[in-house]
Amino acid sequence: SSMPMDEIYHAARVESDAQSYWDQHQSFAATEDPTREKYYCLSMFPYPSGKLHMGHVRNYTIGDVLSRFMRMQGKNVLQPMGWDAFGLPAENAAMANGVPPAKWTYDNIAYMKKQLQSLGFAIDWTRELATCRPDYYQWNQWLFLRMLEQGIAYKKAGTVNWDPVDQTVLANEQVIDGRGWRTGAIIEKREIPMYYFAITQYAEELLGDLAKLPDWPERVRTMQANWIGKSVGVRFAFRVNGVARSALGSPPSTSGRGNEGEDDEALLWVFTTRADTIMGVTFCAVAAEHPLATYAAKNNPQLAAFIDECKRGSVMEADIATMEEKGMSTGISVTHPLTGEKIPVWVGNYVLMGYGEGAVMAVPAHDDRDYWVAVKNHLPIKKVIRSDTEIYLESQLRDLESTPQDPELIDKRPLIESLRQDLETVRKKPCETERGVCINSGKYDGLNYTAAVDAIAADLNAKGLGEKKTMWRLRDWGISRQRYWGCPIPIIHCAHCGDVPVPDKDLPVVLPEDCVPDGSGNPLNKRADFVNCKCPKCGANAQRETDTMDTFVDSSWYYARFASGRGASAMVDRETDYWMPVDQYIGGIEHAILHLLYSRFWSKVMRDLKLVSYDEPFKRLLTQGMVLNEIFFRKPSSGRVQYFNPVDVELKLDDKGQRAGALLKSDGQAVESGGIGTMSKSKNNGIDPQQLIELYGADTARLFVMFAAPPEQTLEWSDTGVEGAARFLKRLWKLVHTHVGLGSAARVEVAVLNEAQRAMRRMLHETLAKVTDDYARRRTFNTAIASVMELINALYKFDDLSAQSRAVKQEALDDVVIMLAPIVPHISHELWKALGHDNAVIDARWPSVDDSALTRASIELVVQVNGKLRGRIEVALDAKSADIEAQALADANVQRFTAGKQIKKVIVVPGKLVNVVVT
RNA sequence: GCCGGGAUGGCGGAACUGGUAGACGCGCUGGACUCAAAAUCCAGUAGUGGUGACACUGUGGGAGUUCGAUUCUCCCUCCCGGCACCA
Repeated sequence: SSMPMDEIYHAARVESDAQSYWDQHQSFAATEDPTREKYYCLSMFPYPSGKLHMGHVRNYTIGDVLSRFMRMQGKNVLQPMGWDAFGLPAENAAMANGVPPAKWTYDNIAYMKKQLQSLGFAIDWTRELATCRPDYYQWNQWLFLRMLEQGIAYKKAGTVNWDPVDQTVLANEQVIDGRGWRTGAIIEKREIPMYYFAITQYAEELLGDLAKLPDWPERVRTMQANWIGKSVGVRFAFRVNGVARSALGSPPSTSGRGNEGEDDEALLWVFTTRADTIMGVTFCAVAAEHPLATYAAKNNPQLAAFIDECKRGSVMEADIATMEEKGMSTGISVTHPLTGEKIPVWVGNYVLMGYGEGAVMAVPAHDDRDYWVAVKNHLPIKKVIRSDTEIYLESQLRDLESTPQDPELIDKRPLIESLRQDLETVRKKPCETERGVCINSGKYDGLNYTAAVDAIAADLNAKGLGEKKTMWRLRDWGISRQRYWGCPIPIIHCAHCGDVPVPDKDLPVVLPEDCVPDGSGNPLNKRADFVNCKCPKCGANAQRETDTMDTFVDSSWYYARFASGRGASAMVDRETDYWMPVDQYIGGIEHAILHLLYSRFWSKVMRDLKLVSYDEPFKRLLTQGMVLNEIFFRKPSSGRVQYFNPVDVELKLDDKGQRAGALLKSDGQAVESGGIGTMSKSKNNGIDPQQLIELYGADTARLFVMFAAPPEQTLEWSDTGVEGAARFLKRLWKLVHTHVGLGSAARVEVAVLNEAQRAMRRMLHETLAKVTDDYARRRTFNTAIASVMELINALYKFDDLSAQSRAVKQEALDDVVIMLAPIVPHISHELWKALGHDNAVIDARWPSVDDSALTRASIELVVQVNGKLRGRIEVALDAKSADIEAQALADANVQRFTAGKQIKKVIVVPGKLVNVVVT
C-alpha cells in the first residue's frame, strides 16, 4: 500500500508537505479533555527583535521534541507561542528609522512567526498572544487595580537616572560610564514617585516554596534563595548619650516598642545576625547617610568632608568589593544596652543605608570589616567567642594525651604535635568569624550560638530595646517606567481627589500606537488626547498617568493566559486549572532570577485573589545552554579591531587534521582566532538560522542542534557537524527507500527467527528501551540520537533479503522513524507514509519494548586479573559462578598472568565481569 | 570573599547504580568508484612499542578507600556562572 517514494531526499519538498498536512488537520490545536493526562510544555516566549537567532532555534526545538514525544506517549499536549512585545528596543528602532514602535513590532512578529512555522514546531497558534495588544495588557491593568486594593501595589518615591539634556529618564543600560548614551550628558539621580509591588510580603513563601520545586535545577533554586537573602537576627537599640530625639529630625526607625519614651534620648537602632557577640561590641558604625552622621557633621568640617567622600564613592559593585574599610569618629557615644558601657559611634564607609537600620554594632574580634577599622584607628578588640574549631581541636588533643601509646599502633606524637600547631594558629587568629561558645560575656558564658542569641534577645526585649527580627535582601519591585512602549498604569491624577484608580469599566487604558519617540522624554506626555481626561470621582478635568509598567509584568502571567480558553472574557478562565501548572518550562539561564521570581510571585497573588488554584506556575524547569561559535578578528596596527563572521573564514588543517591557520575567504590573508564565545552581534560570530534552513532544511538544523550537546550544556557551532546531520538524514532516507523498493514485508514470526534475525531484533528493542529512557527521564537527546545512529549502521549491514529478515527490518524501520519523529518530524512524516502506514506519524503511539526480544542464550563476560582486562569469555546466561570461574581461569591470556602466582580470590559480577585477584 | 558547576583523543561529546574508558558524530589517513573532482561506499584512527597476537601508559595535578575509581573521600591548580562591604 506504500506510495512511490523519491529516490533522493528533497528537504524543502518534504517539509512543506508535512507542514501543510499539519495545517490542514489543525494537528496541534489543544483542547481541554479531563479524561486524558495533560502535558503543558512551554518555552519562554521571544522578544520580537526582528529575526530568530540560534538560541531561539535551540530553545524551541527542545520544547518541540518534548511536546511531540509526550504526544506519542498518549498525553494531551499544549504547546503555545506568543510575543513579549513591549520594550525599549522598539523605541530605539523607532528613533533610528522614524517608524512607530507598534509597526516595527508587528512587522517583526509577522516575520518571526513565519520563521517559527518553517521550523515545523508543533505549536497551537490559535492561542497566540502579543503582550502589546490591549486584550492582553488590560488584565495587567485590572490586576494592578486589585493589587492596589489589597495593598500589594503602592506608591512611593524612587530613584531614577535623569538625562538633563534630553529631559528624560534612562534605563540602567542606557547609562554608559555615568553619561547618557545619546547626549553624553552626566546623568543625575532624581527622586520621583513610582509604583511598587510588595513582593517582600511574599518573601518567606517564595523562599520556602523552592522546596516544592525538586525538578528545577539546583543552581536556579540557589540563585533565587541568595537573591531573596533571608537573615535571621536581632534588632536592638543603643541610647545616644546627650542627643535629644528631636535633634535627629526623623530617625530612620523608631518603630521599636517599649519604654523608650521615658526620656527624650535618641535611639540608635542596629540589626545583627551575631547577637551572641554583643558583649564584644567596642564601637558602633553608621552609614554616611545616617541622621546621626549628619547631626554629628554639623559642627565638624572634617567629618563632613569624610561623609561627602563616602557619598561620592563609586556605586560600581566591582569597586565596592575592592574598596578599603574606612571610618571616622563622630565624637558621639552611645550606651551599651546590656553593660551600660560607653561606646563610641563612628561613620563607616562599609555600612549601607539601604540595608537593615543603616547602622551596625561593631565587634572587631569577630567581624572582618570591624576588625580592620579597629586596627587602623586603634580601637579596642575584645574576644568573646571560642570557636567550634578551637573547642574541637582541644578535645581531640585532650583525648590523645590522656590515653597511653599502644605499642602495636603507629606513633601518635607527630599527630599530637600537628594538633598543637593547629590549635595555636586558631587561638592566635585576631579575628574569628566562625560560630562557637561565649566567653568573657558574664552570664552568657558557655552558651552556644542559638542559646546565646535567645538569652540576649530576651534580655533586650525585657528592657524594651530589641527583639528577634528577620531581614531580607529582596526589595519591593518598582514597576513604573517613564517610557512610551509599555502597558499604561491605570491611574488618573486629579487636583482635588489625588491619584484615582481608573474604574474597571473604563479598562483598558489603551496605549496610542502611532507615537514616534524622538528620545526627549516620554512622547505620551505630549499627547493631549491621551493625557487629558475627567476625574472618575469628581468629574473635574484631570490628567492620566503616563508611566508604563516594567515589561517583566507582561511576562509574569502569560503562561496562565495561554492556558485559558481562546478569547477568554476574564483574566483567566476555568480552563486554566486544567492546563496549569506548566509541566515543562524551557528557557535561558539569564532568567533564573528576575523573570522566574516575578512569575512565582504573580502566581501567588493570583492564587490569593482566588483566580487560580496553584501555588507554583512551573513544575519542571530546563535551562538550555548558550550557543557558541568561534570568533575571528584582525587587529590593525591602528584603529579598531575588526571581526569576521566564521562563514567567511576558511580553516587550514595539517595532515593530522589539526588547525594550521585561518584565512579570510575574500582576500586569502590570515585572521586570528579569538577562541569560542557566545554568538553575538559585537563579535560578528552569529549564524543566521534562516540561511541554514534554506540550505539544508529545518530537520537538519533541528537534528544538529539536538545532537551536538545535551540541552543544558553550551553548544558549539560546527559547519561540518551540520553537514554530518544532513548526511545522516540522507542515509536514513536511502535505507527506507531501498527497503520499500523491494515491496511490502511480511509480519515478524518470532518463533521462526534465526540467530542473526534475533540479534537484530534484540538490538532494536535495546535501542528502543534506551531511547525512551533518554527522552522521558534523562532528557539527553544527544545520546538518544547516537543510539539510533548505531541501530541504522547495523541495519545497513543487515542486508539479508529473506522474508523474515525483511519483516524484522520493517519493524526496525517503523520504530526508527517513530524514535526520530520528535526531533526530525518532517522526514519522519514522509518516511512513515512510505513504510505503508495509513495514519500520520504524529498520531502513531510510542512502541513498547518487547521484553522477550531482549533475552539471549549466552553473554560475553570480561575477565580481569587484578583489575586489568585480560580476556573475554562467552558463558551461558544461567551459568553457575563456579563454572564461570573455571572458564575464566582457563582462558589462555588469563593464564599468562596467573601462571606461577597464587590466586587469592575470584570476584564474579553477574552479567558483567570476572576479576581474578593474584598475589 | 561566599555559593554553584566544570576539566576525558586533533574537535563536539559518551561511559546512567564503583565494573570493558573514548559510544555516536566531526576531522584526518588509506582504499574502491571516476578521465578527474565532488558525492557515495569500505577500512583505520587515544599515545608509545610491536609485522602481529599483545604489552605499557592514559580521564587537570597529588594522596586515600576498594578486588576494581572518569565515577566515592581529602588536598591542590585552572576555567565558567551567580551573589557580593547585606551586618
